[in-house]
Amino acid sequence: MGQENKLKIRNAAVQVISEKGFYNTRMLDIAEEAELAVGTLYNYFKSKDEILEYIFAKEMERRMEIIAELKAKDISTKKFLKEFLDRHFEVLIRNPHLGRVVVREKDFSGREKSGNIQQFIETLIEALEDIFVEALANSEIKDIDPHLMAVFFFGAIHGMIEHALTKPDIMMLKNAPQFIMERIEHIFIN
Amino acid sequence: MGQENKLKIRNAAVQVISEKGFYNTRMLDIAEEAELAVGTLYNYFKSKDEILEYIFAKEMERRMEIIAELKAKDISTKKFLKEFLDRHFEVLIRNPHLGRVVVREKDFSGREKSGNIQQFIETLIEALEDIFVEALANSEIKDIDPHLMAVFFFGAIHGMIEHALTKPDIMMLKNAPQFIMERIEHIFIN
Amino acid sequence: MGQENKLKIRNAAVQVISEKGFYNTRMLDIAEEAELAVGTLYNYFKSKDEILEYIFAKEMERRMEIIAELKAKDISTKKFLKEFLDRHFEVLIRNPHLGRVVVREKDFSGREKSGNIQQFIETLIEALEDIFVEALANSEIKDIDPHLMAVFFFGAIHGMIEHALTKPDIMMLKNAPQFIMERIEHIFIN
Amino acid sequence: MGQENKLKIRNAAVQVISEKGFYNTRMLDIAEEAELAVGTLYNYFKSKDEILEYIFAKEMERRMEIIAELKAKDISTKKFLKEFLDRHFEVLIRNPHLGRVVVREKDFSGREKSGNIQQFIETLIEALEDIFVEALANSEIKDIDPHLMAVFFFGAIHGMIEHALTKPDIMMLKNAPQFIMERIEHIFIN
DNA sequence: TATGAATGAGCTTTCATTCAT
DNA sequence: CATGAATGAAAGCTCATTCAT
Repeated sequence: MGQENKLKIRNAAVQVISEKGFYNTRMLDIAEEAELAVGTLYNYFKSKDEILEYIFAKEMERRMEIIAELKAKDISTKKFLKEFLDRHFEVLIRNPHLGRVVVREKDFSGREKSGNIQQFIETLIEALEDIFVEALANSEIKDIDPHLMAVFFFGAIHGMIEHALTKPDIMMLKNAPQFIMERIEHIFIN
Repeated sequence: MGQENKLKIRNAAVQVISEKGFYNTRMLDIAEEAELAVGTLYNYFKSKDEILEYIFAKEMERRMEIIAELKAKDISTKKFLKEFLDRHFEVLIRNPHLGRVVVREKDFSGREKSGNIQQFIETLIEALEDIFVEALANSEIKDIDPHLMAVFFFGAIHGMIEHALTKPDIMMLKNAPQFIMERIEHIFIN
Repeated sequence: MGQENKLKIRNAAVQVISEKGFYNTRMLDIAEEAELAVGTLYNYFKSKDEILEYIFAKEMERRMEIIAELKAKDISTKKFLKEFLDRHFEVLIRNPHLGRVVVREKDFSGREKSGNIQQFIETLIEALEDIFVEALANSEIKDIDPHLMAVFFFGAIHGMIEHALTKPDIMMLKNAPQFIMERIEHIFIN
Repeated sequence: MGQENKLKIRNAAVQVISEKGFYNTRMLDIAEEAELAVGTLYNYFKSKDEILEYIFAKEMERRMEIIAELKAKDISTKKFLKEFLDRHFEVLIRNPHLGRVVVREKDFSGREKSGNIQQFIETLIEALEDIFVEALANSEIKDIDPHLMAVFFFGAIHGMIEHALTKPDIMMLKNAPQFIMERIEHIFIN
């Protein structure tokens, strides 16, 4: 089944890009890491850019699934946020390479097509904002601009991830969700 | 005076890199923006990488100056942070191109030499941490891990800057320091 | 029957090569046009070059058949030429794609193996020359160098075909044999 | 002066392309023949295609100059044609490589931009046609379709050139203009 | 010091060909 | 025989850097 190779390429790309950065990674590097020929990469992706796009698209998909899943649970906003943060960080602790790629290569501006990548950040921030808006409507949190709040917390989250993965400091990564939740709690009324 | 050209090159680089990203910017692009010949760039910088290094070094220097200046004033931690945030954002509002470069290209990993750039972030976080440590010693703030706190706020600050500059949303940029200060205040005892 | 596929491939190749040129045609293009898999092409042809060789070989064979047939008829040189021109053009009017390939790709110089293709032109010119030589022996035509004559008329014929197919100008293609015959008649004594 | 290199590249390209054909010629081949680096080629031409375009454009320009010059002389059509043929062939005898490129690569169909090359043929045929039209108006020649006539002679001319250069047969090349003129004369009234 | 043409290593991408199924 | 995924050599092109002027 061809999807097996697509997965191998994705994983190899994540590995190599996390180490050398997107622009210092050659298609040959990815191919060697994936134990495939260069040509094979092009049977699954139209271009080098598309590989990065795919990585982000996949991660966005996963996050949206988590969010949909949690929404279905109909839990409190506070619990919602805690769950999401836990799962978000859990993924990164298990795959720090992926984390590094996601936080570092998000500014990719390869010409005009970087749709998925810019959108990855946008969408997550909007999802966070939606949660705050709803919480605000339910008077669960203090009256603070939900958009600013979302951007603020998203920045803090990614900043902590990046910092922890750059050292690397697995301890900080473990403590981060708890720490962030405590900060968030300050905006909750009860 | 030769330093005039060095400044022109730096400004041109900031301008172009903020628009196209470091790796999509050619030396020729910078030269044209600076209205100089390509060869002239090499009279002031040893390499393309070094130009980016210089931009970050210069910004780091400026921030350290602000910090030194504020430390000399011997003001309260709260006031200190407010002043620093105000000045940090003021620079970026006046020069959004510079802001974009600083927040986007910080992950530059050109082989081994990215000393200055990684350090820019590190140093600022450490400076922030120092402030929290001192404030903690003076019982000005609640008992929270100062390192985590510094990373958290630094991430939030840069996240807001990046978001505001990407849209671009000058309004958010103006409101950000006030908003961040309010968040910080929640952790202050008095 | 396997020859059916060989025919399908030939026709597909003629179609695609006439549109994109030999070097801009990929094996995949031919395969898709033939509604076959790429691998299948290699069951009938050793290489891409060989497909072009085959097209030319087939056309040469057809022309030689026509010539043999006409020779058997034992008609006058003038009639011979007229018949040959009529049949030659008739094929091309019915299959302009084939015509385009034959007149355009004749200069194929893929390294050393282009035997058949160079020979296609050579052989036709020689055939034409033979006719003139014979006519000269029979004092049917004026005393003009038969080789120059053959090259001259062959060039004129192919030039008209190419021009008519490039536009395309089916009217010119129809008038061409008659026009060429009238020019040829000038060299006949009677 | 940079134009010197442009000339060196053109000549090298003519040399190599005439030997290997356009598609079998690599930029490196041209560079080596020109004793320049590959990169230098791109300082003078945007692409490989553009080099071929330039070769044709230059030749067209030369032919148009010859035509303009002869028109200024106000000579008879017969003399006009003779002069033009003589000069056209003279160029090719002096530079057979150029001749081979011009007659062989004229069908270049590199995507959509082959403007100059298609036009080279078109323009020359039209120029020839104009001469016949004028001669017809002056009753210098018999009443024959000038367009068909132009295409016919152009094909014959190029066919002879190609044949003579392919062998190569310098004798045929020398005799060709005289031979062609005699054919043309048969259509002249006096 | 300023210039910009020359350089060539290095990159992405293509595609004819192979071969296991 | 048919298939089409895998292969990797090969090509066009870019661009940081050099250096003669």
